Amino acid sequence: MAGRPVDHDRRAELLEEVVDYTVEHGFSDLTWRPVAAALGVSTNTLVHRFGSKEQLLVAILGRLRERILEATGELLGEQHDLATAARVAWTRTSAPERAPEFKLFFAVYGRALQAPGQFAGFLDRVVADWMARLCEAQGPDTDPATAHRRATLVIATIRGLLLDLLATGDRDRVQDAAESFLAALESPPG
Amino acid sequence: MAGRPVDHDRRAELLEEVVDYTVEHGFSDLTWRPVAAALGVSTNTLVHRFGSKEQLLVAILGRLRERILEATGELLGEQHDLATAARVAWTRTSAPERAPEFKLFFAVYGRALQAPGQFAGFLDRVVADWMARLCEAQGPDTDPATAHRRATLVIATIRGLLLDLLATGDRDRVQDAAESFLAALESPPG
DNA sequence: CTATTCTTTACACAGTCGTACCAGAAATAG
DNA sequence: CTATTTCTGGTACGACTGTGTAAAGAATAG
Repeated sequence: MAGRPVDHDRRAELLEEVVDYTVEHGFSDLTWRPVAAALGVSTNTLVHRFGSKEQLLVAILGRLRERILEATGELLGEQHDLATAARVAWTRTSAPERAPEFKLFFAVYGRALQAPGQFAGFLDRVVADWMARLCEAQGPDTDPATAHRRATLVIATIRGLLLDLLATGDRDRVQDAAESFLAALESPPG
Repeated sequence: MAGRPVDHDRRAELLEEVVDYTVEHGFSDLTWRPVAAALGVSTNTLVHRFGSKEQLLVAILGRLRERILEATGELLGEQHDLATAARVAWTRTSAPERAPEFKLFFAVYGRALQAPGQFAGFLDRVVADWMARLCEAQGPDTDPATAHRRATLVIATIRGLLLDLLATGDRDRVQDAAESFLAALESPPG
């Protein structure tokens, strides 16, 4: 009793390439065939690994969220204070080379808002992931309510500024606003 | 030389209903036939008025932007100061009955970020509309650079908080953060 | 080698998409 | 009324969608 062994890593390998493709070509018109052609495999290879179109989309946005967290938020909780964490977060998220990734992020975000049942996992974590890290950065002595309020404001401001930057490309103006926000975070007890 | 007169208002009438439908049913899977069925007309009636699918989408997001501006930003420039204008803007945008409209707004926003050529008009105005009004609210004596910086920050914060609110539904936490932001706007020269 | 299991592919199918075409209804001017 | 133009609906067509089925290729154990 034997047979070819199951390749447990194949799905993850394909997923990386699929996410790359999606970052570049967009999320709204994603279909099996063009993706498969770009990866040099058949459509059924993808279907075999991901099950269905909906499961593919869920896998994509799950991996996208992971990537962004790894690249921009992984070490946020280890910063000494909220202002430093916020500055690190903004510097990383506003880096030009991350723009395509965040455009996809907001495309997914918007779609999830209109299909909350399908993408519930994304909406659950999209704020909570950062909230936990930014609360942690404020230390255990901070009043929880205050910590949550500050963290909420930091997440919102960074994402709002990022929306502006990605839409207008006006980096000077947005960076100027970001600096004033970060400076205000650093100077008073906020 | 005669003939049936051109009905110049028909397109606008249909557009209102189409936007209503889109707010309710989402933007990503919008197709002619279900929309036409919901409006009680044939698909060709819609095609006749809007020309093509792409033109329909452009018309939808244009009208959506107008609606939001009418409902939440029309009088912003007439406020006496930025803090008051920001409070009015937040109160209106965060109203529960506007949630579906803003979910569509962010869905369109995200899609526009990934198809900038197609929706260039949306991206051009999505920040500029509010920027003009929020600068106006700061009066003619404010330094332009400062006015732009503050307006950018207000727009970003409100939209970021709205993203959070729509994703998590945690109104208490978001409103708490919004209050602290608005209070900071009101007390010092910021 | 054979047997077994997994992987990948080619093909087919029903359904939906946007849109072009055409005929009839509706509304005007003369 | 007729002539003319617009509006609307029915139908059709090619392209593309997700997915099911079946066969071929690849990798193991004995």
